[in-house]
Amino acid sequence: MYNFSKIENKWRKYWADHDTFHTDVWDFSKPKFYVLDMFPYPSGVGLHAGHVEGYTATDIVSRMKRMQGYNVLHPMGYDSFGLPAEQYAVSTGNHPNGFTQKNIETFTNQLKSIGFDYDWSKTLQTSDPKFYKWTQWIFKQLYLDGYAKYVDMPVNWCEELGTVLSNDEVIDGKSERGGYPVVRRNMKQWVIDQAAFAEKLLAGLEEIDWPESTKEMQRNWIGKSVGAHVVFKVSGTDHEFTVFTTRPDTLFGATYCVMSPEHALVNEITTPEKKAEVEAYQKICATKSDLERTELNKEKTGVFIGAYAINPVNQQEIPIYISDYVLATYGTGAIMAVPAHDDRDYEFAKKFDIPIVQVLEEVTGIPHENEKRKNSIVAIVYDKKQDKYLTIQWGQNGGRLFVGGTRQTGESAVDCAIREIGEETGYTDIELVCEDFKINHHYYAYNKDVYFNIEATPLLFELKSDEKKEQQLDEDEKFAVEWVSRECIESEIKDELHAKAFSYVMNPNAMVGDGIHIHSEFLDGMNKEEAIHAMISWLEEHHYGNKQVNYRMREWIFARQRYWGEPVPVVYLEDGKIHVLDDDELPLVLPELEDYRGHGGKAPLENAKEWKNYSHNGMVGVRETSTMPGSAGSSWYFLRYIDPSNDNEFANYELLKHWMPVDLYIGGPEHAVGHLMYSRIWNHYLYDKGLSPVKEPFQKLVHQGMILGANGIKMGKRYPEYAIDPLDIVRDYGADTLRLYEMFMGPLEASKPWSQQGVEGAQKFLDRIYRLYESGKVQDGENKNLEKIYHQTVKKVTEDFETLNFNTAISQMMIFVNAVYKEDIFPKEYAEGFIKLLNPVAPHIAEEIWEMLGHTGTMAFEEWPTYDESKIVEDTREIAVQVNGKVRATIMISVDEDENMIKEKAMNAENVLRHIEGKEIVKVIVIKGKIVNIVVK
RNA sequence: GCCUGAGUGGCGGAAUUGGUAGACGCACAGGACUUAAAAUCCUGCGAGAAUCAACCCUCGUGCCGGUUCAAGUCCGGCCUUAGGCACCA
Repeated sequence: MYNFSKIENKWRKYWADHDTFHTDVWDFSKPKFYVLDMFPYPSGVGLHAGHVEGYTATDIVSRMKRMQGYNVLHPMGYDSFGLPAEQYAVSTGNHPNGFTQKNIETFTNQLKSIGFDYDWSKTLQTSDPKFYKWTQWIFKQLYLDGYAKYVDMPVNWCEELGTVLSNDEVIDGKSERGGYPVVRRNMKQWVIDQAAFAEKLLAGLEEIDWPESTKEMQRNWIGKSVGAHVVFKVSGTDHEFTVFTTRPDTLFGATYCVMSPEHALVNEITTPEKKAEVEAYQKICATKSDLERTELNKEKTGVFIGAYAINPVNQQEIPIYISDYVLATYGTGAIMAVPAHDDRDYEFAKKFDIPIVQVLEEVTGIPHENEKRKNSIVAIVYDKKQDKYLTIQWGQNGGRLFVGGTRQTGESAVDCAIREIGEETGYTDIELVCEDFKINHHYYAYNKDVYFNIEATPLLFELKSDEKKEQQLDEDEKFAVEWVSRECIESEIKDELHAKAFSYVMNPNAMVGDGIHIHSEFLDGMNKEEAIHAMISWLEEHHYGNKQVNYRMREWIFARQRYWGEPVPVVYLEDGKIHVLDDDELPLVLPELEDYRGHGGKAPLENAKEWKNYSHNGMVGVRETSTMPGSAGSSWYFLRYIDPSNDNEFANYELLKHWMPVDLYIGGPEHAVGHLMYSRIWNHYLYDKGLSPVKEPFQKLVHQGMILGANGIKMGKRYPEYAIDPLDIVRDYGADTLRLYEMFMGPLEASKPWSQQGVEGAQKFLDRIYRLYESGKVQDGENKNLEKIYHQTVKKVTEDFETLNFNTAISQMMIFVNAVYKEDIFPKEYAEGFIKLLNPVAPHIAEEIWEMLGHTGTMAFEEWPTYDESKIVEDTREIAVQVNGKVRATIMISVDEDENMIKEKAMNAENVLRHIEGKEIVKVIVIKGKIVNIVVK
């Protein structure tokens, strides 16, 4: 009888008593394997089902690798600084550490009850002064090397939380925690210049085995864009300003400039008569929170400041506006606006009625030698009353088209369109709705035997009345004038130019794609890429600008007005200088407080009057009272696990060199840009300094999916009634069942709903295994019937564990057990091999069965089973025979069977004969070992 | 709007990367064991037409189209959904 609780208690005790999973990090005799879980914040709620999923995955790999002869490092610790403990301290007046330690104890006991093979002698807590001494020390190095800076800058300020937040802690203008409004405010801040690492971070992504989606998110977060700086002079003044653009090729199309309302030059160049208006607008923007700014996204706002800029390429004077669609914090805080080729500028120009100048034409059709050039139009007429469009049906001579025609010398596109509509259809009472961007089209005219390259203007008219005049048609023009629906146009108008013209006028917006340049002097005829290079050269040559790279990534604000975090080890001296603490002053320990609240937006540490005042070696000053953000400790903890009790350095370099990088890192996708970016930054920094041996800390990263409630809804705060407490499952079904079930639910990375019946199924499987080993079928000897499936199982399970496809590995184990149930003899060799395969998933029952098989002690270091490929290869095989792609029969073939023999067999299979009878055999396709397909007519 | 994934029976999910769709599990149904139930073991289980029954036939991987001897898998266009980004010039 499978008594899970007895077995599990027994083996948990055994592992603890024998220090089974202690890792000797100095043992370099075996290959190393460092497998890591993202360490949890020890919340009062304790372990949830999602933790168990990720931790079981690493546990399986860890246990398998150990059996495969690796020296495995699989540690666990706690990210123990954080808001809940602080809130507890605020409301009770007790030190947050007590609360934290209690939660950590609960967490540790829960983790142990699930049987994870962590080496608890290497655990760590980020809130432990022994640990944060080194967090402070690394910060100090960042400061000394100029990466950590104290600067005045706009920050995300949350009044309710009384602290500054980083960009990733702000969601839609609200705080990530609590959802309180966040406003922008200027403050002196400690920041880390992460953009300095941007290129290294981008390059590093190429070398690591991470989910592509996570890499992509990081790339977007870094937000590299290559472009140019362009200098504009302000007309009639000595002032000039620089803009950043990724599209210097469109400079000839710049029809205005925009500065952010905060731009330093605005107040100097605004004309006196515009002053009041400009200041009013600036005021509105300054008081807007981020939330309001995003809400106001839909409608562009702005003010003309009265000044003009001079476009360096053509000396044209263009107006300067201010608008909050230009951000002060990105680029230079000023832009050149090219409404024809930028969506935002287009929108703004439409609203403020600013000229739109096209300098790039989309190209359609295929170019040819000796083309004749001409200008033409595509005129679309819309009749609102019947919701139909005017088309011309040319039948064989071109299908359905809109009205088209060639512009005569001196004739405008609109005039040409009106003329052509009148001549071809007779309609005269029409009104122009829009004239869209020109298209550069190549085509061949069959009737004239000429290749054309035309510049075609799409126009949209609305029909006002049915008023008509006589059509004026040439002899050869035979067509029908038809009003058709939009659907009809979309399916019947095949001509590339006309279809494109229709989509242009139906959805008028900026032309942002590639094409060829026009009205751009030395750029004319070039495509986007060529023109960008040409323009940058021109700018550099004429000293009007240069190539420039910008990053969206901002400075990482590295201070919070909170108590429960690492104190920033810095003192402001009386002479105004900044003193970073000497090494022997570290750790700078958090003082006990009477009151853990911050008052009036000030940090709680302001309450520590004595602690705050600094006097040392003749220096007098006050300490920084803000603390580091939550992500500080987690940005390097993976290095500390390797040498967690070292008091002389954060970790011994020789050990780091042996153990880094982390071979497998598993954790939730919510850390894709936060923790995983910060860790890479710190590690890159330490690498540059020669303190970390590898550039990239996490060689392979996998995100576990979310475990949903049984109804498919996210568990957690909103629906506590659907929450599953994994400890209940351990109590009622056992830890092995919990582990097995969570691994069998589906792919590790997918979100999956919980199923109580599924848990019972998992337990049934373990029970079935247990009974099998009790049954007496396990005997010395052989059973040929099981040979193939045993070797298949070893192969499949080994490979699937390696690639983290646990669900299919377990499925294979079930298939194997089902097969053994049909046999009378279960050879001991297979019985032992199989239990080794089971061990990583369900270690307690595996250890117990291992003992039942006559062994003493743990199986944790037993050798992982091997398989013999030759035993897996089948000598005969069933393959399908298809007739015209449909399976009609299966035949047995031997591996080395001759192709003609296979054909012969296939053609004579009973059901195949029925399907090919009386038909002509076109061909027979034989794919060795896979399939036969007979094609008949 | 943009960038990533995903969409397969009643359900969770398989499918060697283009080669017998639905492995394995759950649920359900039938049978065996039992005085009986539970547990266990065995069998069946995508939909449909037809048949005493078996073979067999048609349809079927979100939708429409394409490539191919062959498409869940590749290509084009949509729809739905999850996550991320969102005036970044």
